[in-house]
Amino acid sequence: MSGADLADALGPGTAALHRTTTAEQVAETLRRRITDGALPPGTRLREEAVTTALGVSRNTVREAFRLLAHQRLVGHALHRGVHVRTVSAGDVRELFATRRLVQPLGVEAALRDAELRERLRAQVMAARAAASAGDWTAVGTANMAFHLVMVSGCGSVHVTEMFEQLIAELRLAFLQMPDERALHEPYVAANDQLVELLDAGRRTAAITALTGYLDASERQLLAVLDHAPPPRPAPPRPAPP
Amino acid sequence: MSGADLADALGPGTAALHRTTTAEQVAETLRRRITDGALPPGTRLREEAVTTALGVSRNTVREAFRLLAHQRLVGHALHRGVHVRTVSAGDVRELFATRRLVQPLGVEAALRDAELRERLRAQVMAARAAASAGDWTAVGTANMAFHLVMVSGCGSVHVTEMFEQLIAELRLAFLQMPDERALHEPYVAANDQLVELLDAGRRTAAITALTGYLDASERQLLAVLDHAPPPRPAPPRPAPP
DNA sequence: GAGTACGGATTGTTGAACAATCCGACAAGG
DNA sequence: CCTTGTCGGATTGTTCAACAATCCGTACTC
Repeated sequence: MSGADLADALGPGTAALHRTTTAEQVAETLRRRITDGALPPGTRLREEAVTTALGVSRNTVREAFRLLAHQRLVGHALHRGVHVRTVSAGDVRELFATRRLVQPLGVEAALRDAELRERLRAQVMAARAAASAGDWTAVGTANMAFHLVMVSGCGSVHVTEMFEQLIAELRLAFLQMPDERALHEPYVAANDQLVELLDAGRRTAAITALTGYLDASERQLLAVLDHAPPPRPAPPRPAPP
Repeated sequence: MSGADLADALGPGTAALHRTTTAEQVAETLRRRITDGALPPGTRLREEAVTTALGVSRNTVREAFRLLAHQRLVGHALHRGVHVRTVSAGDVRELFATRRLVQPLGVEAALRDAELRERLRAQVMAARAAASAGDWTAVGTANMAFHLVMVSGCGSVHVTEMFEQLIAELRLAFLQMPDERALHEPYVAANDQLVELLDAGRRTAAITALTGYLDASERQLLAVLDHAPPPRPAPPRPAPP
């Protein structure tokens, strides 16, 4: 078997077995802790704390911080360290302005591509399953996946990547909300209905429905964030001796 | 004057005076060298070389590399170092697929916003000036700025940032082309004509013109890149003693 | 000529050190 | 009371030196 054939047989992804730097691994664990909610927005991340907690060197932790900052999961201030980002009302407005611009492109793709609509239905099913299990965080994840699948259908890796990042930011906003159920449950049926409109080829109705959902979701977030202005990032210091 | 008033008067941006880490400065100088063409695509960047050339530590250089990798100006392979990215024909197709999706959003914005059209005209003037000076690189820069201004008009920082990165990537592709003049000169008049269509409110004609320009530009790039397959990144080693 | 082992070169990671900066506290002054 | 200046601990920014892991060209074997 030639080398090329072997590579074909193994397929992509096999090559990248453990091919990650430790900095990336550190970033990955921190990312999970953040999206879990274990490290809520505003939490300060001291280099030394992460160093001792994960048993890696400080330089590696700093590289991991860079990676997370690049994904906007943490903010970085010179000589002031990194902290889990808090999403402001203004940020939410930016996020939804972008969604209103970009997501119609996904609608166009879904109108053309039946196989894409099939994958959308799969996400609706996943959301429904999570909802009947009462796992509202999973419902939110499935709902976001629904929109991501739709946007990725437009066939631009750049747009898809941007939207992935946007969703990560949005998830941070979700973490700052009190009632997860009210935040995610309504959109399971909404997404289902959207797929039906897409299947029926009702372009205008689909766009209208989508923007309606976006408006509603934005309102929900702003209702909380506008009345709870930027919480001072004031983590308590250890008591002096 | 109250504290709040003072903050208003100073405004945002004043706080960030010289607040940059040295890693960011290193990244900035490398970025300039790359977009200048001083470091052509494919050039390998050894850590030690940059360390001694710029007089900073290796860790700092590595942080700078991360920043550049994040902007896709350099590629990073594990244990294989960093090299200035070479843009393949496939990459160009991706870039233009995205442009065809996103730039119509900018057209809509320009149709609505007269002040935006004014800024577009300014970019056309700049391109014209550079053209009469024979500075084709500057013409290319102004042309790219034209499109960036248009896209930024749609009011999404996410989309604008994505497009900025896209343009940086496109500039890398330009560096791999032989005839800069043929690459940039035609689009000065084209952009001028596009602004006229926008001023006249001829939406459909503007979109058609824009996509036509995109098609032409993509063809030019692919004509070269398709016939000059990925140059093996094989920088000569220093002769062994 | 295909496959394989060696060795230099480069990157990945660590640990310690020092300078620069931030932050809170405390005192002085209006 | 509020503002202003100063001090000291804590944290970050940066450098340096070292070692392990990996890549790559070369030479060697068959």
